[in-house]
Amino acid sequence: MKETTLKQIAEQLGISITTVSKALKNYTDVSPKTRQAVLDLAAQMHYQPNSFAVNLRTKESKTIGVIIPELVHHFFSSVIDGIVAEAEKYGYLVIIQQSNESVSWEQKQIELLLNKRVDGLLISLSNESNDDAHLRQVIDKEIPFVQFDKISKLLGGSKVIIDDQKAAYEAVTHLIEKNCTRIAHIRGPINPQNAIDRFIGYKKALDNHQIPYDPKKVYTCERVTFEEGRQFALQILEEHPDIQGIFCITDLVAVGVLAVLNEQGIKVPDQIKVIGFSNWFMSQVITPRLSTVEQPSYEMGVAAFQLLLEQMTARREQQPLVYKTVKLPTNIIERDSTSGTF
Amino acid sequence: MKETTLKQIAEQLGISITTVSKALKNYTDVSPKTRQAVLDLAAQMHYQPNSFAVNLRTKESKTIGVIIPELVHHFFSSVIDGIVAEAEKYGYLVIIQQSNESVSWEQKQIELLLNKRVDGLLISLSNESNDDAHLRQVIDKEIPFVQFDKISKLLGGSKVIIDDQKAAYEAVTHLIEKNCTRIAHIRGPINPQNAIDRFIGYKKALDNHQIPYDPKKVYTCERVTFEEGRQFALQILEEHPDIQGIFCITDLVAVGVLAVLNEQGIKVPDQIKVIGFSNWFMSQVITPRLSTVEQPSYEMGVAAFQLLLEQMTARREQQPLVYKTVKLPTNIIERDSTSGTF
DNA sequence: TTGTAGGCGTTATCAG
DNA sequence: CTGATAACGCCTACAA
Repeated sequence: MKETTLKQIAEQLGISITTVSKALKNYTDVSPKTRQAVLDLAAQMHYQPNSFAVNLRTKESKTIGVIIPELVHHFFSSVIDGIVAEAEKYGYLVIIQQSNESVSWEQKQIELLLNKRVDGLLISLSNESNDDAHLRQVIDKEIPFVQFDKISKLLGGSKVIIDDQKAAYEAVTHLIEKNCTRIAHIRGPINPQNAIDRFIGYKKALDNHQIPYDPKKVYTCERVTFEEGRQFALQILEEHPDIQGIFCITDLVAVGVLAVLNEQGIKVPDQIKVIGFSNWFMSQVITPRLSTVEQPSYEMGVAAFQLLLEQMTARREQQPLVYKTVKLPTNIIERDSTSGTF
Repeated sequence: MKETTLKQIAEQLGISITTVSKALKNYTDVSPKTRQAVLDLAAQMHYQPNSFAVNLRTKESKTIGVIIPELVHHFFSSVIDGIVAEAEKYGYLVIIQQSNESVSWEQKQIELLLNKRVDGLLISLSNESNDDAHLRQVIDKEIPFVQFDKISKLLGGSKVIIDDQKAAYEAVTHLIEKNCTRIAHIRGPINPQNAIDRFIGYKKALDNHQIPYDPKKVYTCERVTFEEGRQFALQILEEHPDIQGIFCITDLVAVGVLAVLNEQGIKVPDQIKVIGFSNWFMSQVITPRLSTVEQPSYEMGVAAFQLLLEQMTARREQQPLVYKTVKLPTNIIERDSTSGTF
């Protein structure tokens, strides 16, 4: 435990702490000679500024917090890569916490991060979060924060999202162009904005192609799992044996659907076409390879951090915060599960 | 920006900062009356101790760092769940960093965390890490640290591992019991200890069952990917068309193998049996469902934190550190890919 | 039971 | 160019 401090350097060199500090921070008003001496000794003694003291003094931790529903998720971890890469450029450390899709956990994580006094917060809401009381405190304390992917429309602040309606519209249109007319939708839970928007996109696509909307062809996930995909697939086969296409809220659900279709000997894409959402890693290793909607995950992370950085600097300079919403483009990836037309 | 401080509470109540501090920390020498008054006002003003100041004063951050090769990994994220759950009990925050399987990144992350002055470090080494120079500084600075899963045998300190040799031995024996005699092994890179141990387990299993070891049936991954699984599968089919069993270093590789076998119309498990390692999530949703070796990931996280905690408390109390190695049990999960005998 | 004083390691202001 | 000096907010002997 021999942590080097400014004081030690100062004593060894017989100069004041102030001068050492200045030399180290490239202030102009230090003679080149003393500066060099300080620099040399500091290097030799492996001087590292004590971040605790720096934090206390500057009231900044150079740390941001990120809260996501779950870690084991190709999409989110890719977003995180983007955040971390960008944050690093500006010397920020990223603390990642997961909410496990639960509001109470989300709340807890927020408090934890605020207690640690992170400089800013990046949040993707849990499915359970339909009200935003627990986010109010973040706003009230005026902590810079940005929502991404799964957001609350009600809440102010900056946001980075994709155009879920448009993306879903395109996915369903993709099926329609393959001559599917009887199309089911396995949708996400009722709360999350993106589940709602994707559902709307599904409906619009049907409308615009003169296909009657049939609420019986819509199935609502609660937890968006592989198992739910399986169950709904079985249900669909029973209730709509003539179904031609299935648009799933997420790749994981689509994989569940494919598993059932495989088991039942139903040919994909010859008999039924399936499209997922998010381009999860698994979708390209499964048989048949799954068509899906690609979301720019890495870019989302980068954009989210940039918006956050804007807020953090604005705050430091006592300037008013400007809130922005960035919408990132998506695109359809056609693989085996939707190839060919009927 | 109205952070409440002890001073503010003290002023409002017309008492000293010291008393406020004591009251808040349940010291005995404060009159019940003042204590209550302090507690009430503190609650009302939403007092939160400034962690920067506390850190500086106590020289502790109540934060630990975790470095893992990659985030998107069912095994690691489950380990992390264990770490986080356990850490939370003792009021520790967990900062997760990934090394991306690169030594230089690993090094960088370590420095970052040391600069942040985490109280302890949990590390699972990257595949690239064959020497441990970058870990020396951790030891030299006497930062409590524990290695888990992918460890360096050379390095001191506490460790949490599984018995890779035994686990691999059991996996291969499982194949042998299904009457496989011609068994290939797709192994991991040369550096990581666990790849070495699994390979040794493979060899021992053959030996003990009077099956001659054939180095030509061993294939070495460099990056342990789905793609490598595919390529080696093709190679195996060509070089050893009579192969009966394949033991893969990891489920991801096994999934690549299965993809090729599916494409080629080779029946698993009827013609070839495949077993993976780690019980990755995907292994149970793929067709055919993959047999594998289950590692106690969550428990590993818990154990790792506990060992770390021991070190951290020992250190705080100026006691000598005792290093331990904990070995966790594994077990075979039989699914479709190895069912039935020849 | 309460309060005073010193210090954790930095940074910033202001004289010299 | 250099260096006292005073914070930042909290903790903890030691006095009163």
